[in-house]
Amino acid sequence: MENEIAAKKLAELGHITRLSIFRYLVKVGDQGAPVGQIQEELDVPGSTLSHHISRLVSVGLIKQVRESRILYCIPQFDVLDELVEFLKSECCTEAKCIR
Amino acid sequence: MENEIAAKKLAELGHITRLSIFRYLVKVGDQGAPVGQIQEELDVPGSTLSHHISRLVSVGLIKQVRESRILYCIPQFDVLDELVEFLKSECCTEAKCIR
DNA sequence: ACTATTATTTTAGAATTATCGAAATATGCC
DNA sequence: GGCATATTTCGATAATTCTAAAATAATAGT
Repeated sequence: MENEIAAKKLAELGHITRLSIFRYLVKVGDQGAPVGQIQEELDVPGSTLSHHISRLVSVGLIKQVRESRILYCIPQFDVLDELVEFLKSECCTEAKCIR
Repeated sequence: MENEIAAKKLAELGHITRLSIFRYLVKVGDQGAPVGQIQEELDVPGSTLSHHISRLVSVGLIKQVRESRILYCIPQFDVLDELVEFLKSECCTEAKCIR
């Protein structure tokens, strides 16, 4: 069950546009960036961008905060950390290797 | 590592069956596991399993080594590490936050 | 050579996902 | 209200991926 949730998050990161969005937000940091700014950066149609952002939001990798007309997208570093952690959890529990 | 390559790797991990395969191999460690053993563990049809394994191999997350009739699948921890590293590289380079 | 075991490739239909223009919605300003 | 800006929803088409049966390949034992 946990597997399923992690797979979903990884799948969302596993698309060139969405990965670009996320990496841009990682670059920008905690303050996040407006949708419009991401659009300028990546040069994709608004409708396409909106679709991908909402998918990232749906798995919690991004949060959105509205400030009047501008919608900020904020990367959720803790969710990313948890995901990365998950990939290596139980590492070698069935073996005698040391990693 | 380029965005596109990283996205591909993430996409391969972003499928429940493939993530289960990979996590099982992570659990087993460097010695790897035969395809047949993975099949027993996950209970998926051989053709389906083979398809997913070959995708993981295609992005380098798994390597295969044949020992007579048995084909061992070995997780490539270094590729995983590189991928994880990539996700956080350039973190906050455009901001003044400290992460 | 024949048979059993292990794993891959081929194939084809079903299911999901991607793209983007156009229309719609939300918000703030005058 | 009327207008501008910011973003989403809709809808239709295109493209990709998933699944698994059937066929094929490689190896080893008898």
